[in-house]
Amino acid sequence: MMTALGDPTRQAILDRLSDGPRPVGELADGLPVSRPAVSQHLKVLKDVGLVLDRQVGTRRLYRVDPAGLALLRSHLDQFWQRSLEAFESTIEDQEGASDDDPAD
Amino acid sequence: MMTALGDPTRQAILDRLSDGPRPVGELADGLPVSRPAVSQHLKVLKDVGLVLDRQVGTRRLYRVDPAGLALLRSHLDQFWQRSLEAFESTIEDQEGASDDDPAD
DNA sequence: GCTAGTCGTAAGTCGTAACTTACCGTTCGT
DNA sequence: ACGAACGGTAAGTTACGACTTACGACTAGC
Repeated sequence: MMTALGDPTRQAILDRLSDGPRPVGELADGLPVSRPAVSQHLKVLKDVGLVLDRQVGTRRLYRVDPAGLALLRSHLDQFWQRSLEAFESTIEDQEGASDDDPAD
Repeated sequence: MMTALGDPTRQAILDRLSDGPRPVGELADGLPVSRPAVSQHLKVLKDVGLVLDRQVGTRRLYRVDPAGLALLRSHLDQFWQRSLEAFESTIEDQEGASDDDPAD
C-alpha cells in the first residue's frame, strides 16, 4: 500500500481524485502520460484498496476509498506512536540515568 | 518524501528505527541486503528529512526524525480532509438534488 | 445492427534505481 | 603508531516497473 504510493504519477492521480470522482480520460488529460498508463496505475491503486470504481454509462468513475485512506492513516499513526515512545526512552537513557525529572 | 517511502527495504529500515536508534551494521544484519545498500537507503531517507544521524565513537547512529514524520502526517491529514469533503459533496449531488434527508 | 466513444489488456521497449563488490577514510584501542 | 572495526562512496550489473502503441470489449445513441 505504501509501496503503491511511491510512484509520483499515482500520487498525482490520487491527488486529483481527492477533489472528487473522475473518469479515466479526464484524469489522463491532466497528466503527462497516456490513458492506458493511467488505467494501469488505477488498477494498482484499486488492488491495494486505495480507490473504488463504478461504471456509469460508457465511462468508469474512480474515487478515493475512505476505508483505504483510514488504514493508511492508522498505520502511520502506529508508526508515529512507536517513534515517539522510542524517542522519549532515548532521552531517559541519556539524561535520566540519575534522575526522574530532569528539568533542563 | 512519499516517493522515498515507496521502497520496501526503506520501509523496513524505518520500521526498525521506529523502535529506537540503530547503527548501520545492526540494521543490515536484520535485513536481506548488504550493508552498503542500507547506507544508500539511509542517505535517501536522510535527504528527504525522515531520519537523523549522529556519530558516536566508531559508529553512526540513525534515528527517525520526528519533524519529518510530522510533515508526512500533516500531508496525509490534508489529503484526508479533502477526500472527505469531496465525498460528502458527492453524496449531496447524488441524493440531495431533491431532498435534504433522504432516509433510504 | 452500426457507429462512435470510453476503457481495459497484451506485448514490447526503455530508463532507472536497487543491489553487489571493491576501495578508502575515520575512529578507537593497545 | 599500528591494526581493527565501522561506515560512506564509486563503479558496474541487473531486474523491475513505468510507459507506449495496438487491439478488443462494452455501452449508448441513431
